[in-house]
Amino acid sequence: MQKFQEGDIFLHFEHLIKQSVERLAQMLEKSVPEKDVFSVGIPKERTFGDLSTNAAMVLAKEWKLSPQTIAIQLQKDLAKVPEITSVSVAGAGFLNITVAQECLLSFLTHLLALGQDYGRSLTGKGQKVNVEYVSANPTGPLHAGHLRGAVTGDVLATLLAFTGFEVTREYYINDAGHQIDVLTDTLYYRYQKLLDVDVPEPKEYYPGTYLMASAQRLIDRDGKKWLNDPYWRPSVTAFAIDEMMHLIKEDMEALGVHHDVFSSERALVEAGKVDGALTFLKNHGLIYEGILTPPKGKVIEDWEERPQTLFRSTDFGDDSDRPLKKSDGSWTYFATDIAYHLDKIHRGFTSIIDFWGADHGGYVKRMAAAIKALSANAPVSFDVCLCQIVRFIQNGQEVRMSKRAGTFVEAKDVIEKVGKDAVRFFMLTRRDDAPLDFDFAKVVEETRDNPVFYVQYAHARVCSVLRQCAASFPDVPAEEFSSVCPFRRTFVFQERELIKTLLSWPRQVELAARLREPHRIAFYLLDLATAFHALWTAGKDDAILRFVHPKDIQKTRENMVFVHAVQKVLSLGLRIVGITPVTELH
RNA sequence: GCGCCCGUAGCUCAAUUGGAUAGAGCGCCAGACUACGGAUCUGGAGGCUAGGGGUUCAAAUCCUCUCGGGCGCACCA
Repeated sequence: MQKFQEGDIFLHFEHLIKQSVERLAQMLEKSVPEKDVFSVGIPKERTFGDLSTNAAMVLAKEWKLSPQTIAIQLQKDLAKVPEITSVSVAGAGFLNITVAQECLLSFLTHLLALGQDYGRSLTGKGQKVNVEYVSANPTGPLHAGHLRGAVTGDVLATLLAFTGFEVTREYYINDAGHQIDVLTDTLYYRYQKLLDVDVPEPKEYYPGTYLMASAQRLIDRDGKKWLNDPYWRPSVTAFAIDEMMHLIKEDMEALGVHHDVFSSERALVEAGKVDGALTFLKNHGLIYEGILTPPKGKVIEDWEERPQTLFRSTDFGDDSDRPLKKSDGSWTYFATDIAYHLDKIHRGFTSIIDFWGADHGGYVKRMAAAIKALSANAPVSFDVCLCQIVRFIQNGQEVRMSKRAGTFVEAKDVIEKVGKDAVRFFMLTRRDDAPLDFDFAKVVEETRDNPVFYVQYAHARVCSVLRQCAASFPDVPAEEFSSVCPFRRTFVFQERELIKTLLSWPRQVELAARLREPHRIAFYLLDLATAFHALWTAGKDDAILRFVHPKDIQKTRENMVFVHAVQKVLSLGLRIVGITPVTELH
């Protein structure tokens, strides 16, 4: 079980430093704080060392001693640790550590042995997490705006699974309500038209051509059956939703996005879950009849002051109580959403993560309030990842997306145009709370400026070296080069930097999962590619650094370890973001 | 009017969640690449982190106010 952690050099040194702190505490007759209050990081300046810790500064307050005093004591003690070459005290009391070369090599050994499990952890302890993403309304295919949430949700789910959580990937189908009626009307209208029945077009309808294709399939399946059947509606609705979900699943398939569970709003309502959830709230005195005041500073034409069924969300941090029933007596979306989230709680999730578009920001507080109310005895953590909008740029112009204007970029078009891998990577090149420009020209460009290309190029280059090596030593099995052997010289700067980048992978994974920031993985891969390209080019200036030495197997063996390690981590990282690593360009 | 998100180099973005002299890419300037695979590499210039105040050994990060931008604000989902 401990084995995954063996690859984490930060954990290892945290442990070493903690031992040192304990020895010092005993000597000074002080106590060590329960929590791990100090941290191990990377020094600001590369020349300072490989790792640094703020332990002395943190303990200074606790022990009422100056940071320098503690730092010097720790320095003396740490200097005796075999994994450490040197320790220095700097700045306000930082300890900078230079790690012994053998130690770095031993971590490379761990890395290579762990392979696709490198960076995996048990942090989540098997806790059940529900990640809900995409959840596009089943009224048409996915559009470009759905891509970002789809990718970040998918990658976050992967990261959580990789860090030891039991993850359920979920899609909520909003298959009830007005829009579904409109969908049904549209499909029925197309159906009648295709069968030459002259009917007026519905007041509201979806103009997309995909519904004509669906209408044709309805005819293929059922013929004229529904033309004169007064009870056509339920069947046509069911058919329409199936059709739309089929389109959406095709789009998600093209993106490489998969869900474990598809939850239906309609099924939820029909199973009486809404009544159940609201009864629960009612029994806790959280529902009342009241009158809402209109928002100030915003004019609402047809405001009608009337009593409504309200949830006391202000008791749980919301700004206003929220209505649960519409004026026609049916449930609001919020009411069914409460039921849906209660259902998630009942399914045993201790953590619920929802991916929403930024335009739903105003909805977060009330949902958080509802979850607090629903899980009062056993709090469930709730996170909303609000994905900011993506602007699609073509020929330097923003592509406006508007259903009404008919300029509606379908997700499928974007994927076909630039490829699944480029879409996925690009969606991760920004924190999700920052808007993102998706420039079609840039995404397919083959330059340093295009992160997808740059990372894939690094991987292709790695593979090229592996091929070169195999060709130079046709009789030597590949494993000979993928295991660490004694290193006869001192690492050069680029090698040390590369190793440090390789060894920070587990930490980056952990951070990305914990902070719900999958973009960190994309940035990490760029860093790793940079470090590799740098070492590769250094081989041009200094022949020693060339990876393959056809006449010197020992030198080759020493250098090829880097190549294998980079290959492992790059391909693993790409796999986690759902991208297929390329082994050669073109 | 209220709430949420944001403001970092000319541009596009990072910054190990409170750490050291705030880092990359593009663009600009100066170099290297006679070939393990070609837009790859090495330098340089460029900053009062929108602005004021506060918290502490330490603030881009936390609190507060101001300015500026985005999103949302009964009965759509």
